[in-house]
Amino acid sequence: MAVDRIGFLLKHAYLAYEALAASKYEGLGATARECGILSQIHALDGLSQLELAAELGVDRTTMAQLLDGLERRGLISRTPLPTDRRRNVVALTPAGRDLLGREAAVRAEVEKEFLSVVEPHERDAFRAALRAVSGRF
Amino acid sequence: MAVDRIGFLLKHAYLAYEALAASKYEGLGATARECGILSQIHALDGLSQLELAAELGVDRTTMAQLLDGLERRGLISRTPLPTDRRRNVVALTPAGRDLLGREAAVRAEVEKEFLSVVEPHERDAFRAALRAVSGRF
DNA sequence: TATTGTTATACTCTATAACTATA
DNA sequence: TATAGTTATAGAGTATAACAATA
Repeated sequence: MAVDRIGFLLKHAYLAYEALAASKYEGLGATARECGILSQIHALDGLSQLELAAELGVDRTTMAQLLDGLERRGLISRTPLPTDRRRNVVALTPAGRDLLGREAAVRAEVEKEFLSVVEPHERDAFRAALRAVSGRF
Repeated sequence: MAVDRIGFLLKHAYLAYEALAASKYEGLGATARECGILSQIHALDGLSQLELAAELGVDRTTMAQLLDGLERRGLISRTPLPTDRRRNVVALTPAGRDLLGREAAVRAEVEKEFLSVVEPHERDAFRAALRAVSGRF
């Protein structure tokens, strides 16, 4: 009975993760996806919107919309680069840094619960395999 | 630099699979997803649309639309069940069976290429982990 | 009344095209 | 002319609500 197609399994694994995360991130102030963006901004400081978009594998128009939401809530700032005023340097605000700090525990709990059905000694290998098949990301 | 969030990795793993499959399934006559539906119809013969939808984890309205496409191309048939004429029994047509047969090699190639970046001795474990985390599917 | 399937509609996510400003 | 960012729009994919047929 079980569907054993990798595409199907990946899709439903992703949907299962999203559903779990959506419930656990409730009330935090940002979705799991938004926190991922904040995290990249934190890790790679000083990137422009376009560079950030490339880093995260999304279109620049999608990036603009995502940043709109984060900026509206005071989590990030956009500052034109003095040497090339076409580029917006994206940075975390104190509120953004604070939220990212509070997210760590939530994410740890989500990942722990999500991976609880995988054999403990297989968890690192599973993560490594995901990294490998997900391309350069 | 690498993003190590499971949600992100799952999403991009899924997108990578879809992109690879889209190119390899070109010209076959059905998408990877549609072949997955044909495959379930083949495996669990005699199911109604609603039962099939539950089996595949989609809404009945989504199922109706997907089956519309498959029926229009002559790959499946819908027959009211004599004992309960509200239910449409879904079955493969000869053309559907034929296409499913031709798909096997394509899917094998896609999965092989997709998993080529995973350590050979980790591939079965990876698939097992995916089955586990993707819930009941 | 409840269920199955259909249709119309709406929502989310994403990208393409056209625009503004800067280079 | 080319690039960064924005905005309007459109296309997938999905679900909710309303409806018809059947139970």
